[in-house]
Amino acid sequence: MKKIKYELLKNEKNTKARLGLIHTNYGTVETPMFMPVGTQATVKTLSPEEIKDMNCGVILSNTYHLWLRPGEDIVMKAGGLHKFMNYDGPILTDSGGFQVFSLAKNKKKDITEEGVHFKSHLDGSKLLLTPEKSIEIQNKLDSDIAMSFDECPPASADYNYLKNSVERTLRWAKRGKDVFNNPNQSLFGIVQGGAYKDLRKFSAIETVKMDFDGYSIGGVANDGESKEDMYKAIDYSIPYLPEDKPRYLMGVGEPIDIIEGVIRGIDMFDCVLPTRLARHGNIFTRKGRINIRNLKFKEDFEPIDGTCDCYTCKHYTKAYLRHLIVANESFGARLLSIHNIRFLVKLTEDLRQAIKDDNLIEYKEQFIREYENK
RNA sequence: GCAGAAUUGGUGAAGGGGUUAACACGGUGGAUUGUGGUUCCAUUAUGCAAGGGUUCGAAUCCCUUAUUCUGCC
Repeated sequence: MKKIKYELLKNEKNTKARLGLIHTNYGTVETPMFMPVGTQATVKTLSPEEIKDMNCGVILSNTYHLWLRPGEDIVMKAGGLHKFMNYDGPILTDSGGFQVFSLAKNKKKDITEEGVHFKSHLDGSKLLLTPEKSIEIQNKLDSDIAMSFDECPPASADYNYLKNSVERTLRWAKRGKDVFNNPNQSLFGIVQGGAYKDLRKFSAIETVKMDFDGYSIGGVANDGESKEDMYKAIDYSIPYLPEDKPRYLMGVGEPIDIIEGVIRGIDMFDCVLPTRLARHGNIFTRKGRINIRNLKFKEDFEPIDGTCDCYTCKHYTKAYLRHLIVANESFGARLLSIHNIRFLVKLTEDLRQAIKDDNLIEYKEQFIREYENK
């Protein structure tokens, strides 16, 4: 097998949610799924074994970061990303579009038809990332799934800005696809268009015409975007995406957003939240988010969640975890990362079961009651 | 016993008569959605050893006491 293959198993009765499998060269994974982010060829603080123990289907890595350091040629010489980082599960690489977008200081001047001009965050050198370059790098990294290089607009962008970025993203998608040449790798297209119905529809239809191996919904969960706009972006895109290809909501996210995404027909999610929050002492629990630094946990010798099956909850108390985070010990970040990722992965396992049982709406309502009440 | 110097929050300290006592660390909350991992934001001394005085106004000047340090007999 060369490309990934999506296998639809079931549509949930009351929603647009679907159950599926993605077959890859590194194993078959179940969807809907959550993918932890390992920007620099590592999920920060975690080993590949720990990631596998959490039952993660896929992990992300990042084109921009690996391009700058250590360089895609090093990864290629190592035998590709899987060998380089000793991870034998499926890997998805983001195109670098999001990073470069946030590094481009002057959007009008720095984002050109050719690509995006920006300064390296490492040494300030002036660089240009183009659709072709992003795909070439990803071909060399040899991830299982590569992403098209898109123009990621700010949440505050107006209609005209979004219209232009949709059209440019289509041109960039084609340019990337034309140079794409790794037969073992799959390529996803990205739908843009903000919260506008006609733009999302146009973007989805035109992207699908190019026949990608999967489709992403991009431009969501950016700085200050409302949840309503995020849900609109999904609702306006999904009807035009083919049933036999996976759908990926980029950068999401919070437990509630994952549930809402699944209900709307999303198969794949990724987010930095579980690991970033972990490093700062924030923890997902069924009863809402908690900050382990809080004084009230100083003498709390219970696990975060007695019903959680993660390594952290099985072996450590809140008082100890609080101590580690307060003392800035890296083991604390690791233990909380394990819990937070496992929490989101377990959430998707629950959602898959709810799809099997045709009771997704009930599951959502129950989850929200617990999560928001405390 | 005499003389001199010092005493500012949990910590290190700035300020040498002008109103809300700088800054840093620490403490306590909060933020974080295709990761520029140790970040950001808010808050934290109604009070400057204690008491009294001068002054429109005192952490800043004066007096007494306490404590600490340094010299001398």
